[in-house]
Amino acid sequence: MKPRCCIDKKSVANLSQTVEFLKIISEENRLKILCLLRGGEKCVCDIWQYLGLAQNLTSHHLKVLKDFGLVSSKQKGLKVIYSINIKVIKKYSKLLNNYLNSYGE
Amino acid sequence: MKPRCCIDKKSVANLSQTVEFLKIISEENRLKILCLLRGGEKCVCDIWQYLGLAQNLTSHHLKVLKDFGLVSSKQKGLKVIYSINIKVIKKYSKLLNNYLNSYGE
DNA sequence: TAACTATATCAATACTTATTGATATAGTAA
DNA sequence: TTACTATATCAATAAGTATTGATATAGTTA
Repeated sequence: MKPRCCIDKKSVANLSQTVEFLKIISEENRLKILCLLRGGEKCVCDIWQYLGLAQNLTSHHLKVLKDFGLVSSKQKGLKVIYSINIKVIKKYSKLLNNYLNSYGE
Repeated sequence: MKPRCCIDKKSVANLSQTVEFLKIISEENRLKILCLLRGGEKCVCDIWQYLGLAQNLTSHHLKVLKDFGLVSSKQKGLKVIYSINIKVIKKYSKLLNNYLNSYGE
């Protein structure tokens, strides 16, 4: 009756990690950024201009995404190019799917 | 280069819906409740006692989940029994997977 | 009816976090 | 060097929301 997800240490840890991931991507601008980066790497100015955000706000959200490992950055001249970390996203997607899929059976 | 998800009306609407869903489930107690209800329908007192939450707080989170359609409730004597709406969850899972899957392709 | 149990609601507070404005840093070019 | 561009950081504020305490409501049982 009591599902494992709320009992043993590993399950609790997974739930915590999943919630952290969800908090990161449950912000509209951040999800848009991830969405935008799916089309290929972009510099910060491309991102904020395209999304209509303030430059510093964009930097802030990129930092949140980067700190969590969802994106990476590299300097290229004056610009900083951000790209998406597919593997990391897949990892958390998988964790999340433990909570969203496999109902019933 | 510019992904559809940030341009046309339908994509913007999908993103908004997805973010709303994410905000609902990105709260630890709510995700735990969903997790718990996967094991079968439960009354409120079972839920708050099992999760160690205050009764009113549990009611609050259940209301949030219910208002969004993720769970349903029915009265059974003194108790109110909550159950999970698998179809709704699947619907939003699908929406979400548009953002988390199919990278690179 | 009255007393009791289970749940919901309301107001206030606490907490987190998004946003803004100002400024700093780093790279580039003259 | 100075001037310029792109990005990051910091402090302050604003906005949203989780939590708590008190109370109300609904169903049950005596």
